[in-house]
Amino acid sequence: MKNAAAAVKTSLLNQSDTRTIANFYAVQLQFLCREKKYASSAFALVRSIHGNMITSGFRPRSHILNRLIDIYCKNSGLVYAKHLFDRIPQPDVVARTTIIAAYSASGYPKLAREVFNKTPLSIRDTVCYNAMITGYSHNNDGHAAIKLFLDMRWKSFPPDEYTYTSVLAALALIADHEMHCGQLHCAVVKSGMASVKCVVNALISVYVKCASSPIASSVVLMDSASKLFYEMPERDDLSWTTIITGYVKNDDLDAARKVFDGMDEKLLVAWNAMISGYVHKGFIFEALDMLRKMQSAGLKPDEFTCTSILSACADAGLFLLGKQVHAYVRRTEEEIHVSVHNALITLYWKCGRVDEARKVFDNLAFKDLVSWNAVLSAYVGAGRINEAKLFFDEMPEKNSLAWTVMISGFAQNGKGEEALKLFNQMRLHGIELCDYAFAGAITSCAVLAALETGCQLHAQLIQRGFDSSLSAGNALITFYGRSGVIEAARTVFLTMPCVDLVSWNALIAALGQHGYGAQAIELFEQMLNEHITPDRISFLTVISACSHAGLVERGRHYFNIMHSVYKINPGEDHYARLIDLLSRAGRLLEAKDVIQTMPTKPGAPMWEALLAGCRTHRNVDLGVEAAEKLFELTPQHDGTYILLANTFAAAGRWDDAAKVRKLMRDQGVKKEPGCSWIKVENTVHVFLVDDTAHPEIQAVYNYLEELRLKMRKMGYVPDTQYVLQDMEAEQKEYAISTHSEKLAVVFGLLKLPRGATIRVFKNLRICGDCHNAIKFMSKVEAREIIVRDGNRFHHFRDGECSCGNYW
DNA sequence: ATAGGGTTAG
Repeated sequence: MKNAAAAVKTSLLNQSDTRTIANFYAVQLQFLCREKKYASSAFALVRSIHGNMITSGFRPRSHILNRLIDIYCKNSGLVYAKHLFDRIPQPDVVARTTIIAAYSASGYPKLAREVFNKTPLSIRDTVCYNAMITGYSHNNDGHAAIKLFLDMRWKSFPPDEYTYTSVLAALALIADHEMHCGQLHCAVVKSGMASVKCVVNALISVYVKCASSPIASSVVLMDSASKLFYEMPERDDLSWTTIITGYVKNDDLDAARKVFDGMDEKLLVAWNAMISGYVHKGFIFEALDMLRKMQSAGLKPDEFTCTSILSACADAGLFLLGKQVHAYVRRTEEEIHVSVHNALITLYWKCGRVDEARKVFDNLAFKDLVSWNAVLSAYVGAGRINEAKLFFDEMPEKNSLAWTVMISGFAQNGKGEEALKLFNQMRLHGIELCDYAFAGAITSCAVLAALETGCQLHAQLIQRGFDSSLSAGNALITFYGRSGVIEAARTVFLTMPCVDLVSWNALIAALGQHGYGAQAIELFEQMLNEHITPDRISFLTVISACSHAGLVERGRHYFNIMHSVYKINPGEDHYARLIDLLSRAGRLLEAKDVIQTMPTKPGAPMWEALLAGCRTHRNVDLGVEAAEKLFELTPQHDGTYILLANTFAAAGRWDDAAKVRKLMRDQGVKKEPGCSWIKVENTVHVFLVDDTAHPEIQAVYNYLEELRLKMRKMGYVPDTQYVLQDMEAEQKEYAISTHSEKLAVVFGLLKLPRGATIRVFKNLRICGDCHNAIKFMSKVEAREIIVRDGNRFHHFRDGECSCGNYW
């Protein structure tokens, strides 16, 4: 680029002879044409040359004009190119072809098509058809490309090797079966093009493309591809790199490496393909090793190499190495490519330096969509959701990825309603919905437990053919799990064409939340048998599953092998789950022992787990100890006061319970009011304790009274230990009879059709008496009742609960 | 003037 700039400058200075001005311009533009790289200075240069033409009154003839248009197109000056083109009274076929290619490459297939259609048949040629066929391919419209190919043959324009290459690329967009590959192969042989190198290259890349389809047999197809490759009479650079990248894309790095090692003169492109392959697989060490070898071979890392390495550093947290790459690219004479800057932004925020990432962005002379999206992800990744929204609103152009990041950002930060609102706006704006966007929206439904909305989205997903999407499938598993439909979660998992670690983790978590500990463990073991390596999330979920099901030894076992076998250091969250596991089971001293011996200072979640165990197992002394720690760590947290007061009340120490309540008042801490809700005919009905606000509350109380008589006959005894204040026995019984979860369930019994499952949600943990009462209700009414409390799911059926009275 | 390989945002 710098050479081109110098050449342009000298020729601008020397233009004294008006007769040769045209030649000067031609020379200048030729220099720019050779620069294939996308650089911000190239745009400035075209502007200055163009400006010079205008001020000097030079009227360019068509070949110079065409070249000017071409350079504008290639250097982010599409608007200027369009302006120039539109003012040509009768553009020749070269100008038309240039602008068709540019419109297609910039994602304006409609404009390209318009120019093509207005091109008279008399001036059309094969090149012009080729450009339009490629244009369709670039915009993912394989069918239109093939239709145009047929049209071209019908009108007797002779296809050339460019045509075949383009048509094969178009077919690769549509073909996803092994059958199609064979047919294409035959067609190429019949066309007599089977000996043309670039056509065979294109055919190989069709095989590669088909091999990565989830329903194809990748090994067989890659074998065919490699056979084609080895049987070629002579291979060019592209042949080598196509087969190498083919193996890389199909996750067979060993095969790729074998071909790569067989290359006499290893191209930079091939090195880059290997490096990015290793990075994607998480083999950071191998990637860095390749980088070293490449440099020993005398090749300099270019922007592709640097972006891959930077991305590896970002994922592995190798901040210092990343900084070294940054220093390296700064030392080189070349202008830093925007993609390197983008990878740097990602490096900074993934290493926890969000503000520095923003600074890199602010200092960029040239930003593209990816730069904006990288910063947006930075805010979302750091949970700075408000800043993310402000930034999102500022974005000059938003593609579907930006919308998706924002939607899932809201969802992941518990803002389900905002997320769904944004998803609807995305629809209204006519932005193409991809599977990731659906995944974000479905995650919001999981947050909101919006069963109907989520089901509708699932249906639309199938309609659009996204049902094989990994991200959407994973979101669905979590959604169905959190909405209480565990069977559907399992079905999604089983019908997904391919699953990843996230899918396994999601289903294990869902089973755990529903209390199916044995099944969760079985699934986890099955995953290990399939040689899938668990991550820290897997252990978090499987230990919780053990905790919910009371499988203490199992849980301990998993905690132990996490480090001894899988070399994962347990984090605070893992310790919290372990303590929860022990405390729930009443092994309070062991739990306390873990707290005292853990390597870091125990935080609030550990003490809270212990305190909850003390409340359940009525250990007042230890409970007080845990509560005191919590008062220091999180003095404003209401749960501590409630649990401690509960612990005293359960032991009959009403005075102490009262003291805790007073302390809570004095500290200005408010109890989060318990509320339960149920959806009936598209309306969400919310109930508070002792509710008087709901319009049909009287009917609910009446029916509850009726039920209580029946339940008593079957042996139900109200358990008044869950009342916090001391009062007369009768009052106590009344106090617990009006808990919100009971009211919501009874409302469901009254309103929902016979046989329909009742799904109630509660913000806090379900109360012990309610748990018992709902068991009786499920028997008396012969109904399946599902309650999701703040913690997990309870499936009540025929007088029993799936949690086995253990929660 | 048209095809074809390697990079970055989820």
